[in-house]
Amino acid sequence: MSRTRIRDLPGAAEQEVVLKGWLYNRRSSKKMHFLQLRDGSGIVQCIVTRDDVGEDDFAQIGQIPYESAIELKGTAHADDRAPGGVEVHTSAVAVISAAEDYPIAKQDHGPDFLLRHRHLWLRSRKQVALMHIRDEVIRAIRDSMHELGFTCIDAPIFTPNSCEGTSTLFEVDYFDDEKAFLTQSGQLYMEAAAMALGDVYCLGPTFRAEKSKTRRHLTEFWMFEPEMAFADLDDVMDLAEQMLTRIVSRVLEHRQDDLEVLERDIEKLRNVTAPFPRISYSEAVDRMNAQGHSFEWGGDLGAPDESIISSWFDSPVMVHGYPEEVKAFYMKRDPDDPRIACGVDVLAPEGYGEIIGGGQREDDLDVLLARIQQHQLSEEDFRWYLDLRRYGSAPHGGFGLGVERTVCWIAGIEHVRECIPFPRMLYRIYP
RNA sequence: UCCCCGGUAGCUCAAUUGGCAGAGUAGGUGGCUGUUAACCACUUGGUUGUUGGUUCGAAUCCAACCUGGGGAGCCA
Repeated sequence: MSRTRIRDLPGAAEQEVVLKGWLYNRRSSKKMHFLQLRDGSGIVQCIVTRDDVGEDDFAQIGQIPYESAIELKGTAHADDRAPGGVEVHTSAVAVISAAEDYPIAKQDHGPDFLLRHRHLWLRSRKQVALMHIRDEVIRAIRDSMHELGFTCIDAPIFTPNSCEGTSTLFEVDYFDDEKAFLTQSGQLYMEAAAMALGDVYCLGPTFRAEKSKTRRHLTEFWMFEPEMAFADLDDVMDLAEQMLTRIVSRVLEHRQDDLEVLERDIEKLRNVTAPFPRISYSEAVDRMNAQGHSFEWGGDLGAPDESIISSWFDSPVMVHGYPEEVKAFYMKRDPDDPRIACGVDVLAPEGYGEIIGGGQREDDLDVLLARIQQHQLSEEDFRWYLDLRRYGSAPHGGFGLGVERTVCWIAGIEHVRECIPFPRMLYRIYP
């Protein structure tokens, strides 16, 4: 008899089924056990009565430790008293592997304990729901990119130098005397790919050796980076807006159950509809000053400033046109105002902060050369990158979207560390 | 790197002014005719992060170190 997944039980009413899973919880009285069985596809209540299985088996089933792997035979029945509306009347239970005392209880735990038990924490209900949502976000990205005609181009993980020359990188030994670094962005390679295939993207891990200790930072995180040839800043903002609305509506459509497990306020997600507000850096600075938050034009927006700006709106907000001094060397300057860079940051609502950063890239060889010298970067290191401006340079742009930050916002989670299966953070690399 | 907060039972926490180290939960035993974080009774469980200092007396005060959390900077 073939095994039934718990998620398929509503379609198997009054049928005999075999379930395989782990004992999640149990409540017992003298003649009945209520077993909560989970198998990754769902959780179901299984009824065991002393009359059905006999005295000995009944006592034995009452002793099975939590999280033991078991095989259970029974009949599915619709029942309003059961959580989920379906329960299984059990005829036999076989223990596949008895568990030792399970460390994670049905009570609150601190973050340190949970992170040290991440391999087991992943089994809990909310974490399963969160991984479903992460999976849905990534699939929404890939499917949308495919529908929009973009080609997936994987960027290398080992790189010979910094992409921006600013962030701290993880250094590793390459062969012989060479040094290599773990990538902090695939963008420069996507620019090369865009000149080959037009519309491209990458989606993969990226590494920052910054000693950041906040709920928004991971040492290793996943980034989605689309890049488009023959595109300007407006095209980049249009794509960012379209991708975020597609991702959110897809999660709302397919993962409502998981959002409910996480007790997410779904109405807030329904506010995420195009068009998103677009506000220039200068407008944002003026408005902050008008509200009494004094801010001098020319500085970069800090996290508290971003919170103020995003609090003005219910949906993500796009802040564009930053002072060029605070942005990377490759960002194109506004042709109408050389003090301004054609960059955009997207700030998520509800205080989740920056989830996207991007913009139009500098496509003029001489300007780029001057910028590399000004930032004291090695021209030799960027020779291949400069080649892109020598052979048919075209206006182009794109952005980077932080996958975990996006999942964190959509799922309404406190900290990005829960939004990746095995988080790597400052001083935390176990398990 | 800097600023703030914490570390007490397996886990989550309490302990008044410096005066006998305690609950809940998990584990164990027993009870209970449909439980919903089941419930009820009993019960095992301690080098109070480490080292040193002050004191008649330190979980409590002081110093250093270890370790965790939040934030700044940096960014997605």
